[in-house]
Amino acid sequence: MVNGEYDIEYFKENEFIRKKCEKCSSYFWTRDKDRKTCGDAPCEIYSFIGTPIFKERSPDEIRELFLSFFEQHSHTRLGRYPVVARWRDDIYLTIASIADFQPFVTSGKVPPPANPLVISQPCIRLEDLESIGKSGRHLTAFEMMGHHAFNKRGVEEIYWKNETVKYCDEFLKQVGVAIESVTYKEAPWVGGGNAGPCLEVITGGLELATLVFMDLELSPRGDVTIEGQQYRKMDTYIVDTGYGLERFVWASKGTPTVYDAMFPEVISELVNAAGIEHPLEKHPELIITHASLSGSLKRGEIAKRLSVSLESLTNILGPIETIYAVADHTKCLAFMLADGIVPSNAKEGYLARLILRRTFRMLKFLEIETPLEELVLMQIKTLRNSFPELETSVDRIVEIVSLEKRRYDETLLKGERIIQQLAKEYKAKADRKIPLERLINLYDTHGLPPEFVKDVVSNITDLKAGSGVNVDVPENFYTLVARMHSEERKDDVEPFVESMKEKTKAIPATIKVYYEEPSAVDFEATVLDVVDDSVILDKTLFFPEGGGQPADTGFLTLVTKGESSAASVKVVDVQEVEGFILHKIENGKISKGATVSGHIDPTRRIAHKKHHTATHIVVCAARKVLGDHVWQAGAQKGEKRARIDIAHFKRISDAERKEIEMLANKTVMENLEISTSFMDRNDAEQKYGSRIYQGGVPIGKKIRIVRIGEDEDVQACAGTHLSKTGECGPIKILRTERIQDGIARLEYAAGEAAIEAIQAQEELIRKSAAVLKVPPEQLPSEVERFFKEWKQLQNLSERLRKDRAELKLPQLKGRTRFQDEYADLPLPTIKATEPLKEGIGIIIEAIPEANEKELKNISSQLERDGYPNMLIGSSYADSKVKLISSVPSNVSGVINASEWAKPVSAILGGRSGGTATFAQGGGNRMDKINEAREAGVKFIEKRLKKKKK
RNA sequence: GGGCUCGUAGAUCAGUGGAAGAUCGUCGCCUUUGCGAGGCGAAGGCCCUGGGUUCAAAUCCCAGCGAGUCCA
Repeated sequence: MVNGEYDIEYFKENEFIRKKCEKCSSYFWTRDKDRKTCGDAPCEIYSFIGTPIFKERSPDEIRELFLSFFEQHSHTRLGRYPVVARWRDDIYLTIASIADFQPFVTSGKVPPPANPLVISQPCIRLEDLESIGKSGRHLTAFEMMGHHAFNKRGVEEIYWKNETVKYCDEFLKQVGVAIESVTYKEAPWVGGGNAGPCLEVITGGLELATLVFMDLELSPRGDVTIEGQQYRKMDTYIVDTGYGLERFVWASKGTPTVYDAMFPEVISELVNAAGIEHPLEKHPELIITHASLSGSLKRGEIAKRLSVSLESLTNILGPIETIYAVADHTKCLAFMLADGIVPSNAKEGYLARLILRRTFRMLKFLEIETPLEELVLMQIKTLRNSFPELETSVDRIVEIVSLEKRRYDETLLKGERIIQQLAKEYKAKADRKIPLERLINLYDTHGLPPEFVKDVVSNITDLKAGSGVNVDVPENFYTLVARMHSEERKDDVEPFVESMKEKTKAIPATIKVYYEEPSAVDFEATVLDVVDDSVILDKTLFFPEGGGQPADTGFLTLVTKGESSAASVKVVDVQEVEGFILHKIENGKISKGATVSGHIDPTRRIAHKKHHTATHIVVCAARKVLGDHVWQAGAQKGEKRARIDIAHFKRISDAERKEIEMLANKTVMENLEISTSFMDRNDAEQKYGSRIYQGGVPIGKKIRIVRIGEDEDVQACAGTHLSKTGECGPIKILRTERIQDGIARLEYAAGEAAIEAIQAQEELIRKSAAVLKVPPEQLPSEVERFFKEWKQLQNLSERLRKDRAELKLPQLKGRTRFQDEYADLPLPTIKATEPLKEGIGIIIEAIPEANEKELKNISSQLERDGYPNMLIGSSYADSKVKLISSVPSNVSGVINASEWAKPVSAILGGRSGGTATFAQGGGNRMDKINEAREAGVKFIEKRLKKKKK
């Protein structure tokens, strides 16, 4: 970091001294001449536990204090953003207040909604999941209060370090912090490709705020080195502050943990439900000492100081720590679910499920029977003053949580069976230990945590005492799992975009005429540049692929003076890169500077328009039918059909599908106005909220807003649309599908394509009905009858074949060969109960039109009666020959069924296999059946002769 | 977005290329005053769908549909 970064005017004016911490060697600023350490944990212990730093205040009071303080200092107050970061494609959750303004505001592409601004942003971080409840200060859901100033060198410079520190100092004073005790610790900040100097604001051992001065960005040519990476100064430099709301509340109450300060009601409820006593009441001095030291020492060391064993300390703390974690998680879930996350096995939904399942596990550990949804509701009640919006989704939250509980129970039940099976398997093995590899596999593929496996295995009672199977769970189990997965990652860079940037520096962005003249199909333009086989024009009607809408196709025709029959080239693809529209052409060349006339395929365009508008209508209908959490997770439009993926926690039922279809068509019939306009991004966000980003987040200050009716549906959308919903024509939902847990897909057709789809479906029914010779309305019952009868006939045919086999037996027994030789065979043993019967010989016969089952049946009965036999069946239907040979075990030493079948199958053009007593084979040479039979006879002849000698 | 696992009787699952199985449940008969339990027997399978490989596929390969799970 560059020297002098922290030489801040305000520090000098107020006689701050820069010192080096005796313990951690980091530099810090203080008013206190005698201070020796930076004041942060672990260099200092929490001094506020039991003795609050300032007057007790509720979360609401702290929040209001902060927001109004900065409002008074000319900041604009902003409402919170959702905890699910829909406007970001790099993170799922809002992890900091600055995340609200990334990437477009921080990069300077979009002006901030206000400047400077102040916000209290609920955030969710899941990185320190393991520490939640244990550390006393970690939370998954917390509020980051921040004031931000976005500066642009030479353009708009609001304020920088000096004012930021001043504001901080003043705010702390106002809250009632003893200002001499505050230290400002220098702590360079790095994150997400940016960096900058940073001050941590600490008092009483607790970090209350972080003041980040973001002015560096990652750059290979940068001249600043931080942690081995090169950074350079940005044109924009940003004040990014984070004041921990919960930290202030905690400091004001002086409770042992931040959880006690934030969730007293929920915790006491949980303590009661678990039937335990809060250890604060049972062991007050122990808890308070532990809490004070928890920021600075490891648990083992604390135990030593308290002169108790680590084990008993852990036993005392274990239950309450779990309760803390549950209290935290319920708040996290309240925000996640209320803001519309649907639990799933992928994306942000997975994070919600992760928290849900952790909480279920913890509740089970605590033996708390209260359903989780009730706890979440309780949490929402405590939050409703500050966040009334949470209450609007309680019904959905209750449904989702109880549904998830059911799913979780099912997974565990299934898991238990798998584990028991596994235990049985390993019981038989030598070392009776389930290897790590299997444990990882169980977790990975079945979601069974190793602790659970251990639990189940040790609870198996039917294993004899002492013969149990061992399960060793390594400490770093989850790290091992994570490592296994991290190797699969891959990086994708877009060198194409970079090179485009270089090439197009000199030319202006393409004018998008398709917005101004939505129904035009012909235009004239000048070729500004040609990149590879793509043409850049000064203006165009060609709509580029985007937002799930495919590109227009058509022609570009060279306009040569005085000539009308000029050459045309096909436009096969259109893409937009950084504001330039690239027309990919085929079969021809166009050179820079030429004038061309363009013509787009109107049928294709109109079909796209219909499907695109239909998409908005369907999403809107789906939201009305299924709930407000419905969020577009992807879309694809085409000429014949379109589809959207939406977040929803259940499969869409037939009834729901019909309702959505009906509602969508009603919207069409109402023939609502569709208006499109470019709006200031911030205005649009303020007016409509982040729901406008259903189809993704566009770049730029102005965004195109598409509205249906009186704000029936409002979306930021760059696609081409109809002007009235009626033009859409009928909308037919073709099918619904659950593409993954938590995401449902709707496929539909609009306009002519819908009619075609309906006709195609009609055709299917008509054809099917014609085959059965029934009217369509009788189709279901008729098909059912046919299927039933078919099953009955199948059974009947099976029985008949068995009967036929019985009948065949005497006939075949009358056609034995080699009786004499057979009788002469020096057979080793024949079962005493079954003496060699008279007239027994070898049977080699072809049975036309006998299938495999039948042959096997006959053959096995002959074998049972002592006849070595070979039967050759054939089927004219698929012109294949099947061969079965069975030999009683007492003669199989002489006549090996498998060897016998081999040459015969070879003649039939196939191969065979089997055992000495039973073999099967076959081929496709039906014409050689007789020859094959002769070969079978010859084989026996040879065998018997050989044996006689 | 990527990985892994699984689709077989009403349920839970065996079956890794040569004849579709077990346990529970269902039904019938026997036993019992009745219930419970027991004994004997039976019914119940497009082995998810469609292609492919093979003489032969529940089994191997490919695609699809459905379910589950882990990671980013």
